[in-house]
Amino acid sequence: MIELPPQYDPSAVEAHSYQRWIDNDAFSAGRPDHADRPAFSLVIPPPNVTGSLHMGHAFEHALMDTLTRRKRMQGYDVLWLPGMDHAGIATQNVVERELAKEGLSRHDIGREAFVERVWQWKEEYGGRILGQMRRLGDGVDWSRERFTMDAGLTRAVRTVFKRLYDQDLIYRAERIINWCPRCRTALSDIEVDHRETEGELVTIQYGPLTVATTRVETMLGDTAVAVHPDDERYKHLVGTLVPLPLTGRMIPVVADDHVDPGFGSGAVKVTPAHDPNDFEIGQRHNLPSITVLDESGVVTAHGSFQGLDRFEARPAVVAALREEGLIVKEQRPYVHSVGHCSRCGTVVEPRLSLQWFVRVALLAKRAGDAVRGEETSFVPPEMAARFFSWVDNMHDWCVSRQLWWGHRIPVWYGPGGQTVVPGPDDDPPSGEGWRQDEDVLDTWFSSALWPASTLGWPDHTADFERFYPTSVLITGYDIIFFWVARMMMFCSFIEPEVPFREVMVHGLVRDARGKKMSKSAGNVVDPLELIDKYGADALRWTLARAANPGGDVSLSEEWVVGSRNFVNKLWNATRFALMNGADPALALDEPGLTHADRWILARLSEVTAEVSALYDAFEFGKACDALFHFAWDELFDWYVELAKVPLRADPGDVNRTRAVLGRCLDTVLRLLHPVIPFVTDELWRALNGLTESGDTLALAAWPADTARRDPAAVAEFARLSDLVAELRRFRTQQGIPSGRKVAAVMIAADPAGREFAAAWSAQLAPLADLTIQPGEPRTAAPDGWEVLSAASVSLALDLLGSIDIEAERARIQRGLEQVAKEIKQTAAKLANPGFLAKAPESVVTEITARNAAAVAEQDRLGDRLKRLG
RNA sequence: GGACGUGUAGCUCAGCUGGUUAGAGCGCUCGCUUCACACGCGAGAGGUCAGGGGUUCGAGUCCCUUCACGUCCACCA
Repeated sequence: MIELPPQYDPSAVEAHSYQRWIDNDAFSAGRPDHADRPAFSLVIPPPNVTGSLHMGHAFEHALMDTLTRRKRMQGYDVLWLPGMDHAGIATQNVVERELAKEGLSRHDIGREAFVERVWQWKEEYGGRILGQMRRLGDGVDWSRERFTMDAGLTRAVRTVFKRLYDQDLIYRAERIINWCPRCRTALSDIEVDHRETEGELVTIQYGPLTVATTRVETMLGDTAVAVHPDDERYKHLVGTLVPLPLTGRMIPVVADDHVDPGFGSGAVKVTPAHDPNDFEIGQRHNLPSITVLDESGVVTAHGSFQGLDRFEARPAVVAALREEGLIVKEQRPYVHSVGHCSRCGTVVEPRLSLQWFVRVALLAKRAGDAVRGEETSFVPPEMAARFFSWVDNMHDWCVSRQLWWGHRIPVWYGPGGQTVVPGPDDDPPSGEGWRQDEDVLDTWFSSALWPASTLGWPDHTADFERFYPTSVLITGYDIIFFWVARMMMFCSFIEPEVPFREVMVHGLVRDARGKKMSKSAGNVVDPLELIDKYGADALRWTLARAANPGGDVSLSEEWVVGSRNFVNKLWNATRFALMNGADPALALDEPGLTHADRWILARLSEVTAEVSALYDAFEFGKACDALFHFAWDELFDWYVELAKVPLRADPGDVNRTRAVLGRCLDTVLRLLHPVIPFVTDELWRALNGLTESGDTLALAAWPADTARRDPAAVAEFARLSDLVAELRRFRTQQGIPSGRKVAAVMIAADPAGREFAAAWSAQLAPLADLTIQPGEPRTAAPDGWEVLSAASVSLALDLLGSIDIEAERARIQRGLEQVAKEIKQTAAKLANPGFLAKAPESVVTEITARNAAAVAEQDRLGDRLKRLG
């Protein structure tokens, strides 16, 4: 046995605990000696290499670790696969900023050197993330760590690209895409954040028509004006030409259904090169597209405007139009929704350009069908709606990015205009005039393959066969669109099976007032700081206890303090048990068990069953709550206090109690281990005398005893705790100092009560700080004695003099009022024919019993009031 | 403009298919250094379950409506 200090010090335990797990191979999946175990797998949502883990990661990892640790204890061959995402645009931006500090741009050093630089960055910061995962206690299989730019994953990307290309599911086309003029790359629809922004709405005269726009500078690229075909006001103008101001050009008036005749003047300027709707209109009417902004958002032509940034050009064009008297109206400010780059916040410019697109219709249909057909289910089920709203309405996915960091598009163009997509193992075409596409793929392209590619796909490796499809995916609702939907699309395209059976969706971590954590709000909390201060277990417990399926969690340091206190309580309760020789290895002396023993063992069994069911349902918060109350209230506050008597009695009592306490604590530590692995492992090893060995709770079995029921013992205990509560209340309200012993007689009026009194009288005394004397059955308490309970067992106290009569009378009065209310309520129900006719039998029985109890209580209180005089 | 969600104790949240006196953690008040723990022990205060209407013998729980807040989606010039 080892000496435990009176306070738990996480820093003294955590580092070597983690190392012990590693040394024990606790997290290794697919071990030959585990071949007969069922497989359970999940992949980590790969964090971006750009940063460090934030509180959202800590939360998500706590859930994943809790789930996998429990499955491991249940006897599964568990794979939790770790890894990171290359995070194309995000990482490139970060490294570009680093370069900028040296006064360099990526163009100064060139593509090859730049990519080399990003790899260096990845080595440095990726390592930091892995260290943070160890601090959190993540039980991942380090031997299977993956990165989205690994050779194997690159091969998977090229394989799927080739397949998509061969089946005409990926194509290159000139389309309007979201363009970030700062990142100078295309973005997919969901990489654009729409925000309400103050701008201006300017109405301009185009010959006989007026048109309105919020982006005046784009008028330089107008190639038509559109009106609705049924709009009587303009029917006569369709097919005619109107002058385009400032340019000297004449543009046609076309009729198109897209135009809303009720909005503004009912006439719309058409700029096919700079607006998605206008592009569509242009396609329908064979209009030319005139690009007037370059890739940085600078005006490319048109005399005096040339070289102006779009935001400089805007007022300049307005001024020029005003000078010509062609401004009809200027509305400023005009609040409307404007797209911003989700990476850098720059206003996105719709822009015509040549890009690669995934044709999503068939893929998205298959993804939606898989969820509708319950091949994959969402927890909670409401979250599937988010998924459907995306896959059912998806536009083709622009997958090319004008970046350097990422999977380069595996397409080669020949001197004669050929396009070749070689297979992953084929040599690309070489020779004069051949060149590879300059662009890279959207970072989500490789993430979409993650559950398959990390297991060896396209090869059907042993890992793939054993662990695909993965069992569960745990992720936040904010990336269902980005990631979950795309994994479903790609993985169920490349394999007959969906990538995961269940998707457990969690919420966001918010601050103590429920506000989203953000750098700008200054309310972000660093998980590592909290771990340094309170330990990883305290942080994990705080997060897990607040986790309801799909729900956000609030976090503040105060909550973590509370968790630290719970961990410390656990520590001290185990210290107490060890000091008193508690030992899980001692056999239970079933016939010798006391009421208290039978009660706590029955509760232990119930809680084991309850907690198991809650974990199965991903109800981590409720599982923690059940464990918290069982451990602290029932086991530590009640049973441990009750145990102090037998632990100081004869050897038989001592041994029996040591066995029960040892078993309870051992089980509770097992049940808690998935959430708070460090402290439970340390205590469990001490409790089981394993301090010299390398054994660990991480490899111990999940408790299986869920069948022990003992309603009689549970009811007995409830009676005891009621009695004690009443005695304590009496003492407090009478102001009796804790040092002062009060003599009491336990009176039992019937045989059942006598049995109860015999069983509990010795236990009761220390709990209520009483001196208990055995009592003879009486019908009433003697004069000067106070009867405190109306149960078949009563306690009479010898108050030894002073008692505050007025206070006691007031207390009884209050009690009478409450009881009267209760009687009124229950009697009303019982007098109600509708209630008696329609309420279930059990409810009627209950109300009847409550009514009877209340009436008896009323009598008793009345008696006491009389006796007080 | 659509859609979804939320509104329960001072704060953050539980309350399943309607049926005990609506719960927890933290905070607050009072009393305790009781030999595992003051990161503790004991006793308390605090809620007309956002407002209104309806269904029902009975509603925090179901329906309608108003108000407030939140999130996601959206090509309205």
